[in-house]
Amino acid sequence: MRILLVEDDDILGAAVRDQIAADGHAVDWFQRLDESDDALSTTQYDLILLDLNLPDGLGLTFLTTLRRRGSSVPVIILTARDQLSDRLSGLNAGADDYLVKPFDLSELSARIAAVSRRYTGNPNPLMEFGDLEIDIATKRIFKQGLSVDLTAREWALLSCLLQSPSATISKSRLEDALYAFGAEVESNAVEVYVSRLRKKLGHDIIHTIRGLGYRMKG
Amino acid sequence: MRILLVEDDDILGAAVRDQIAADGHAVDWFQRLDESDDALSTTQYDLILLDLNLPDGLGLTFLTTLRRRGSSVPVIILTARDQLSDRLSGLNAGADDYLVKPFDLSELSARIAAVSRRYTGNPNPLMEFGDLEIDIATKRIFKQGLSVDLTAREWALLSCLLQSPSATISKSRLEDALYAFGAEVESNAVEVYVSRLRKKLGHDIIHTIRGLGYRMKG
DNA sequence: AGAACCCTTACAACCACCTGAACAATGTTT
DNA sequence: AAACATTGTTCAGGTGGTTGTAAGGGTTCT
Repeated sequence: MRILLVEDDDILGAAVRDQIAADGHAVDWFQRLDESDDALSTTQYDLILLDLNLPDGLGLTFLTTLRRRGSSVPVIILTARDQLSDRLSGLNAGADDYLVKPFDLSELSARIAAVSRRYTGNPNPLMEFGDLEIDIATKRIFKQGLSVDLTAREWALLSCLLQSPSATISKSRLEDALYAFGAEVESNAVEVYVSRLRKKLGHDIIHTIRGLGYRMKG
Repeated sequence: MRILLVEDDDILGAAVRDQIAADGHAVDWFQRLDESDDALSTTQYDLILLDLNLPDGLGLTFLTTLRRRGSSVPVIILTARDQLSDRLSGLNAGADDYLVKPFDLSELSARIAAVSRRYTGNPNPLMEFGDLEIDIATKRIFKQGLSVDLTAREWALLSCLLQSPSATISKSRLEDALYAFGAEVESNAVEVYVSRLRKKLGHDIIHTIRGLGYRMKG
């Protein structure tokens, strides 16, 4: 999943970015809105984390124009403002969620998961594929009841496939899930990780569609 | 919109019910879970407001089983518990949002609106041709419910036909869909791929208009 | 009948993919 | 600090599905 982070606080921004990356998502971090505005017009994001602590309430107007343009990308607002009126105006402007600083990073992860669950139309945090049980929330996998450990990259690729389990995911999209967007690499990294996942999870879980991409079994 | 409210507090429940009704939604208010459980099996709700302040954490297990059954109805948790661990377990169990008591009724309205906005975004449009179901977004095809895999070229040709299903597409245009811009081909490639598609999808799906091109059935 | 168009099958060459293994980078223990 | 363990990345050989082409037969129109 590709996430846009708009946050002008160095320390908080870095912490959030690292947390998101640890969850296996690709992050683009902008500290200013004009940058992000440009990026938005050319790039497609799956989720936007928007800091409202910006001069002149630029964050809100940005969100408003975004919605006015017809974008339906999920937006979670991050802000220090705890006033009810702030929350209301944020939600009414088209935000999907509202998180008040200081917040816990694990709650951010959970809310990102909740919003993107809804977005991708897969609300179930517990999934089954044959003899596999996958708990997306706690990142635990059981094969025939036995716990299976994945590395960070392996999980990043798998969770990208799980976002829409019945869809065919192109290789380039999986590449974006592995490497923060824009890091173009000429390699067969995706194939290698698919191979390693199959070794751990079973050879019939991930289905290859030659020339188009991969998708989950079923 | 029909909303299920599970709340055992008389005063709060009444207030919430009135607020929702004032927003123009239909509300069913249950104070106990066994009732709501029965109601759920027979009735379809568009949104669930779930109070977690119930003995033995029944609210959470209810949510978990709801999700495990495959239900994707949006759920907003209402609770007095402000602990991070509570919020995490709620969100991880499949809740869409989490509201801590005491909350303002106007914020509840805003969050209901935010969640249902996301929910009503209709998912992938399915196209039907006889016993065929085609999901363009996920690039999946089902023939009599069974998944059919296409190769890259086959899909390229089919999706070109699907772009204007009722139009007759010329052979040269289909050729352009198969081979990126200007690549000269001296063969009957289009005919071959039409034949291969018919073999996989059925012989009456793609209609031949002699001398003009091809078109989807119907 | 002849011509133009279309359908299907077959086949060799190619290319996407798989996988083992080596190497680099990073983290951890002694 | 050195040795070790884990993870991430790259490379190369092998495999089989995909693909372009051609050939032969069928159908429709003049």
